[in-house]
Amino acid sequence: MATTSAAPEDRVFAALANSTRREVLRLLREDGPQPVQALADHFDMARPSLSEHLKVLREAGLVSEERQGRQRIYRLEALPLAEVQDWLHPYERFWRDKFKELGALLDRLPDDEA
Amino acid sequence: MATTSAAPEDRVFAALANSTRREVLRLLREDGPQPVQALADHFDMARPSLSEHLKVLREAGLVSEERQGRQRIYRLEALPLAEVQDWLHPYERFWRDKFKELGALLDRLPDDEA
DNA sequence: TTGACAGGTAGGAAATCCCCTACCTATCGT
DNA sequence: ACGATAGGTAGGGGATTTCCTACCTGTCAA
Repeated sequence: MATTSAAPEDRVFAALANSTRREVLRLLREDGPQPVQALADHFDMARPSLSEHLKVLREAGLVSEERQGRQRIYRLEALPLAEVQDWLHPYERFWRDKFKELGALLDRLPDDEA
Repeated sequence: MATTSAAPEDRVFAALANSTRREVLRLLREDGPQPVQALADHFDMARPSLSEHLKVLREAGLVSEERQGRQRIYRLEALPLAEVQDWLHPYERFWRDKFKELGALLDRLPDDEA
């Protein structure tokens, strides 16, 4: 046990911490639900390794699988990402303030811009 | 080297993958800029361990430090979180669709709700 | 039924992460 | 100058991650 513990939020952030897994999410988003092999084609990695990444994504609730014959169709499940956005929200005013500062800075020295 | 590689996006997601680090961000957001010891008081962890977390956050651009006498005041730098939100954005319609489905489902069986 | 295909699980190696204690530097107060 | 305080770095240990190869199960096609 170790997979059993960890808050769901924790599992989502951990799942997103790997670029292969983020790329899988992008592929499912852009190309729609697809079997493992179609995903695996995009990676220079043994298929079982990708299987493990899919397991991490499944346990984070970020993908679901549907068996279809001998294939398993993976599908994006974006709901947990809404939680990430919720987590992000209270920080938003901080980066907006920063953008405003940067904008004001640019306004004060508009001399040699292209 | 290893810190040198890794795309900045990668470093931000990796930094967020740890709950202690997310808590540090929350403390800086809610309580404002503060020295290391003030942060350390919230954790049941040796101070050097927290120092390492702060280093990870610094290298992800999520905090900055300002030396003030013998203290170092850490401050939230939220700009990299804007990139996370940008990353999140193309997924938004997926979870919104899902919310709609769930709403419709609830509408279709409104019988025994409190 | 038998072989090929899709994909998961087992087990292990190397790298990384997360925590520790020990130690170092820099600044402040006396 | 000296001790105390703030906080970083060094080095190490155990847990976890990320990859691999080998192997297993389930399904389809001949």
